[in-house]
Amino acid sequence: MRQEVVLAMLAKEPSYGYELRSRMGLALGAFGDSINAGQIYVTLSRLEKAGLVASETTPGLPDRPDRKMYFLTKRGNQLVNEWLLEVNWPKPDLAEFHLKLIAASAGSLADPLTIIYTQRRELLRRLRDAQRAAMVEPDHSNAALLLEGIVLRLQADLRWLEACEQSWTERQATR
Amino acid sequence: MRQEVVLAMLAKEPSYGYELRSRMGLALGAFGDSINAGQIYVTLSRLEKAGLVASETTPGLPDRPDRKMYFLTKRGNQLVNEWLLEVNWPKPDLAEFHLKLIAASAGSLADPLTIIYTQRRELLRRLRDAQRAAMVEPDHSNAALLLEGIVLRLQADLRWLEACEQSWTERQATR
DNA sequence: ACGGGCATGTAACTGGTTACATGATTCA
DNA sequence: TGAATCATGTAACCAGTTACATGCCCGT
Repeated sequence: MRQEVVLAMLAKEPSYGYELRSRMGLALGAFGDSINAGQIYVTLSRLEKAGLVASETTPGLPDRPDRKMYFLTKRGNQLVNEWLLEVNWPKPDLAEFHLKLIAASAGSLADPLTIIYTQRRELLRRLRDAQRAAMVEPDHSNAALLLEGIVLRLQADLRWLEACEQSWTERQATR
Repeated sequence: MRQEVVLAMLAKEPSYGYELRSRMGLALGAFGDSINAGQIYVTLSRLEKAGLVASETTPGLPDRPDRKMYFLTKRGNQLVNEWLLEVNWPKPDLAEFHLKLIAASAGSLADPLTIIYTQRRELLRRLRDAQRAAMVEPDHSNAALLLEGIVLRLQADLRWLEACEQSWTERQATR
């Protein structure tokens, strides 16, 4: 999982790997991301090697394994701060799908419209899931806010798919 | 650059690396992606090693270097076809930004609202750029369609940012 | 003489991802 | 007894990215 994300969570409060993993599950997952367990430890050890975090073994609950608590170093803290202020809004990754359409219409492979419909079905499924999940969440919660963003996006994407469909049916007619 | 993308472009028509690079620049870039020149060759050789493409050296223009034409193998072609039909719509990557806000409001680091404003400024800039670019493009062109998708997305994201702002100003007031 | 376009490549770093391994405890 | 939870880790793979290197031709 993205290093900065781990750093940011540690900035909120120190944790040990196992706990961190479940926190990430809550914060990012929303609904079942199921990240590989070992992954978090890989990331943590890499961060430690880079001097962004440090660790300290502390006893766990009675009759429970010890925990290796991780916390940010000065450099780590500084780096998180920079990351927070950094503008790194993800660039729309639509180009890939767009390319699919072009490739499909060029070669004698799959039909562009089929591709569009397939994607749409999936997006509608996701939209339904997100809206259903939003119902369960209490209003004004963090999760609800995130879900709202997801819904807005999905709706925009669906609208774009409609534009794609129209554009490609026209071309098909002209050809 | 993503292997599948290279494969898809080769599916449209065989190319040599240098040409492929410029084609990608046009198809994906839209406006200045400026990909590292060597990158394409790395990808091509890896694809060749994987048996998805094959190459054949052909003479270039008179007094010009030879070209190494790449074309899809049977397996490559098959794989492209699968990729075309595959549902791989990118999952919304909003979680990362959302986490930023949470981290910012937890620690005594950057202010969430500042973060929101900074991102918004950037998104507005991108929106303006995309709309300006769309003006130049002829209607119903491929590029115009892609730009429409980008605009729709940006608008959705901006609307979400507004929701974030509202949510966070409320919390600030309650605290 | 030199910069820029054409054309191809390689070594190396980085970071995400997986499969696998270990070992203790609790509860059905 | 055996599955589930707690807890940590490692070796290895894969793919994206960069920095760097080569060489020839053309126009100014």
